[in-house]
Formats: sequence, C-alpha cells, structure tokens
Amino acid sequence: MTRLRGDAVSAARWLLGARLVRELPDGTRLSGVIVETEAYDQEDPASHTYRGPTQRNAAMFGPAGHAYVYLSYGVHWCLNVTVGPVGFGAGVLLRALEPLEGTDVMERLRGGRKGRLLTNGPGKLGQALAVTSELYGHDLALPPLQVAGGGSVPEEDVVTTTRIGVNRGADALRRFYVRDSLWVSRRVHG
DNA sequence: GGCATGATGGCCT
DNA sequence: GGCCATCATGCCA
Repeated sequence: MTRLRGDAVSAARWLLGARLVRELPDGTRLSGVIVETEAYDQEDPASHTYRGPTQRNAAMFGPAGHAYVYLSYGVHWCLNVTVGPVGFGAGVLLRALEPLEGTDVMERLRGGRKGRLLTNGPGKLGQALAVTSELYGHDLALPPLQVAGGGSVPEEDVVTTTRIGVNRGADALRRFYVRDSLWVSRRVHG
C-alpha cells in the first residue's frame, strides 16, 4: 500500500480493483472488489479536511492506509482510506463494491436487499460490511478490515467523472469507476 | 449552549 | 423526480 502515500487522485485510481475484506466477530468473511472511489484532500473545499485538523477528521492526518469512518446525514456510515504522508489530510471515499464472499450475510445486513442494491453507494457499502465508528482509524493492513491488491485496473478501463453529492468543488474530476462494472452507484456523468 | 449543515438512501408520487 | 429522516460535527454567539 505504498501507493497510498502519494496524492489522493492517484490513490483513488489505484484502489480500483483492490479487494476489501471484512471479518465479522463471529468469523464470517465478507469481501468484494472496489469498483468506485472518490478523492479528497486538504486543498479541496469538498473535503472534511479542508479547514484543517479536527477531532473528527484526525485519521486523515494520520498514517496512510487507515480507515476514516464518518456518519453521513446522521444515518449512513461511510468508509474512506487515508492517503499521503502524516499531516497530509487526504483520503479516498469507497463508494461501491462488487461483492465476492458472504453475499448472503451482506443481504441480511442490508435488510434483505439483493444484487446491486447491496453495495452501490457509500452508505450501502458501509452497511453491507458492518462498518461503524468502531473501525475508526483501523489499520487496513490488518483484520478485521483489510484492503489488498490495487493497481489492477488498466488505465483505459477507468472512467473519470465529477463527484456525487458535493456542492463545493463540484466540477473537480475526482470520481473514478470501473467502466464496465455493473456495481457502480451510477454511470456516465454525476 | 445553540443551530445549520451534509462525501446519502429509501420510499412515495 | 422529490422529499425527508436523523445526528455528529463544527462554527458561531
């Protein structure tokens, strides 16, 4: 994961195709392939780190390759991978996953929803993998939540678009997804 | 101490 | 396509 020590955009592209593996307390193994990401860094007005370090965003100012978890709209837990040298204040939001293992358990965690509805959105992904604030700051090289691989999607298969749901910095091309994946939150241009 | 504000999702029309 | 639940955070008073 040395690649995560660079800039957020490179990290976001690199994370496409990486595998995300979650182990539940009962030993159940859930996993999938990351197919959609967004890049955020301190120079970006849409980033939680834009106004400098706070208690909430501290993980993004820590070492790369750790989890930055936050509650969105008071409802949804969203998972980011921290990026850059210590003090950099950057991260990559994981927005969608192609499920591989434990889809039956993911369905249960998602209230019976199936197929693409399982993980095609950051809040859905968080719920499907039982991500909560317990994993805040967790080292993603270790169980129970790991990122492995990355850099496996060829340049020509990566689509670059504007991000979803942001107001400031709305025209920045910082969302990336795997072109032919059926598992992304939405295609074309956000 | 109070209040406006989301890196969203689900349900309703 | 539109509405709104729900709450931690952060900025302001």
